[in-house]
Amino acid sequence: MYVTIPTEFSAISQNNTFTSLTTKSTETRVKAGSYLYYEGDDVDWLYQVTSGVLRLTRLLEDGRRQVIAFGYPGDVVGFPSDHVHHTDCDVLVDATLQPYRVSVLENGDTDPLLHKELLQAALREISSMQDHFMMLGRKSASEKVASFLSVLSDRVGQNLGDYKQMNLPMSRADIADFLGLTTETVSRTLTQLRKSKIIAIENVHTIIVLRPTALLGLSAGNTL
Amino acid sequence: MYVTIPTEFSAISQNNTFTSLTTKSTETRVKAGSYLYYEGDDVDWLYQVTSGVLRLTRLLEDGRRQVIAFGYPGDVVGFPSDHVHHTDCDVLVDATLQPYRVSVLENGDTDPLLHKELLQAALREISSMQDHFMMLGRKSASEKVASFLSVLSDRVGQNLGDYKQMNLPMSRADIADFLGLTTETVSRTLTQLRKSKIIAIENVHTIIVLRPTALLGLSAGNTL
DNA sequence: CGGGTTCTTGACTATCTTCAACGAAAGTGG
DNA sequence: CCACTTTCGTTGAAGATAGTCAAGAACCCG
Repeated sequence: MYVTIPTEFSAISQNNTFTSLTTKSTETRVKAGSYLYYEGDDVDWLYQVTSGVLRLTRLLEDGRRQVIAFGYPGDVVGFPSDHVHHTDCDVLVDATLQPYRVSVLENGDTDPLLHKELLQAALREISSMQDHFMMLGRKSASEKVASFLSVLSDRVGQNLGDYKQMNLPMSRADIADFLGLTTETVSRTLTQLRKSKIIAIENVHTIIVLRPTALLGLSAGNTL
Repeated sequence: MYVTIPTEFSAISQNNTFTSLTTKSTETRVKAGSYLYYEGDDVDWLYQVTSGVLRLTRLLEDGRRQVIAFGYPGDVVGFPSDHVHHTDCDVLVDATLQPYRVSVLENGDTDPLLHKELLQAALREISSMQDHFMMLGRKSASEKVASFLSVLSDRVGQNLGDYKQMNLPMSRADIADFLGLTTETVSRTLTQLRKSKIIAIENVHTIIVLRPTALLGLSAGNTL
């Protein structure tokens, strides 16, 4: 999951795994805290998230970290470059994954249908990342946090009458490293949103969006 | 071209167009200032840059701009998502392009060899963009500018004895919008680098790297 | 319950942006 | 080809946004 321009949302297959003829392995379960792969590992499998949440990260030698993406149901993670992984990937919330052999992506003959779907997933990935650039490069702290909450509530929020509730399984540090901020700034921005009654913080990891439209406005640059 | 982690450079086909059997159209020439496509356009062609420089941009309604990438020789631009372009693309420096039908990417049957090469290009794109995230989200102004110059000098710099000379065809505003900075900050940072004798500014669009190692160090976080 | 981690908040600081002015470069039209 | 205009780049001063450092509160887990 990246922070994309909200209006561009399309109903892509977020809750079904891809069709496949032969090259689909059985679904696997992974526990929170375990790693799927590390940067530099050879790529054998791609994984489509069925349930749970993954975290893709990159590290700089001096410890600075960038969370590249969160893997939510529907997302495909593990796209290789030169057969090698270029991020670490670990499990934030117990997850079930549908593994696909990377050879299916690299060789169209074995399973043409699945090959096409994986290719489309890769292309969507590129497009989503382009949106995310805009956010990292050009948005303010409050716009970033508002965008993040907006996207997340659209994707995994549960309707609660007029409001939308959502779980934030990741830490404030994860959000900060995803948005290019510090934990303190994320925390302060959330407090600001709470004080202006746009969100309510049920508990640290549960947020209720009280005014979705206001949140969306903020994410596009309206001043708080 | 993205700002990638410098040590990861690999000798990918930057100066040859891909092999192809049938679906390769003739090379086309495009003039500086012309647009290849706009955001929202249907995608019919991918383009591999043979010579010249392209610029891929995205705009926010309020005018804020993000330069997504510069297209240098070897780069492939125009990857679609849902058959639609998600950036604008225009020509910075007169260019020659090798167009490939997007159907070749989307359908592996017509030209399997070319299909594979385009797919690999898309996967490299994803990996490069991941690196670029780190830069946008976690690097300081001087690290960003140093990274940018470092990558560019590696890719298109001309050896000049111990030094490397390179052309910056893009404006300061382009560099700023690429790195998530303002033109003023880019300008000031370049002046700083000049005053500390790491680069020389031959003229506004020509820069000589006097101390490549120092520049690389800066890009990784060494203080000026 | 206790110890460690995570989150929040405050005070202060640094970095980058904004606003403004000026000079250099590039484009335009006579 | 030169004068004029406009755009682009650099620099300075002031201000704002986000970062740093520090302390206490809340939360989590055994």
